[in-house]
Amino acid sequence: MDYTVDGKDIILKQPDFDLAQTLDCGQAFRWTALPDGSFEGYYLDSFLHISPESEAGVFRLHNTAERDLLDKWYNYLDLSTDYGELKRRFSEDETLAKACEYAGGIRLLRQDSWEALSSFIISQNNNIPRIKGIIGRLCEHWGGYPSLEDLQGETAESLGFLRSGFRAKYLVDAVRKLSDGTLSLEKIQTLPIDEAEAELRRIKGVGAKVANCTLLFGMYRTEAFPVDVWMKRALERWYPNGLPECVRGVEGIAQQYLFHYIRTAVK
DNA sequence: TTCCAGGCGTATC
DNA sequence: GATACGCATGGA
Repeated sequence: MDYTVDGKDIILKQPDFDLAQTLDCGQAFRWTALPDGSFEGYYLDSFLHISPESEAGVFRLHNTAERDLLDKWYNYLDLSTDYGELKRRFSEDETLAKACEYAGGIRLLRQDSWEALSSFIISQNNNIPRIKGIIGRLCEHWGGYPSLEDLQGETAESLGFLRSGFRAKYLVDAVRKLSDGTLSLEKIQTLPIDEAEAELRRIKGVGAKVANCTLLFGMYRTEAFPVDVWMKRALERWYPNGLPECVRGVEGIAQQYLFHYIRTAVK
């Protein structure tokens, strides 16, 4: 990692990183684009305002202590991973080569497991602006993203203010099973991928897609491969006989490039 | 107005 | 095991 401290800010040199492609691509829902091209948002309770500097691949983390970069953002922004190397691997495949060329600044965020699980429960059969709206009301109500403890005792009725529709009862079931010891996210993190998915699917409203999003975005299980309506189209169109070998072990990261590519570049 | 959205539970065969 | 349908809400 290459950075310098500039007063209260940190200047970060980071190739293979684009703010919009990473923070506004449907993997996280608590980032806001500002008119000047910067973004502000949260990891757990930590706030970050980050903006691009004039020089490509250089970013300013506003009012950020060096300790916070090392303890939080280094991990969250997955700065230990060499995406240049990943993209070289992916480029063995013709379609992935185009997808990586099209949006080379995508990174996988290492999000909190509970936030990812609950966010993707809310995401089902829903569009990204409305997902952000529901999560915005959730965070506004609790003064930050609510923990499992915060949500104890909530019911589908008491969560009506979220206007999350039929998903509220799924959130309630997730809170209950994670609070009464039926399930443990800490334990699920350590399980083989198939068992981890099966455990998550014991929650009502958690199927293959939401489980894989939780594993990928909330537990950094890069082999998890969420298939939504967009990825179904991508698979039918480009990979009718399965994924190429070059993505093995990091299918989920390849998925991010393909998702963004088919959703925004291909008509 | 109708269609659709980073799906899933349930009924039915 | 596969397939069809309903589900809350609101933006396009």
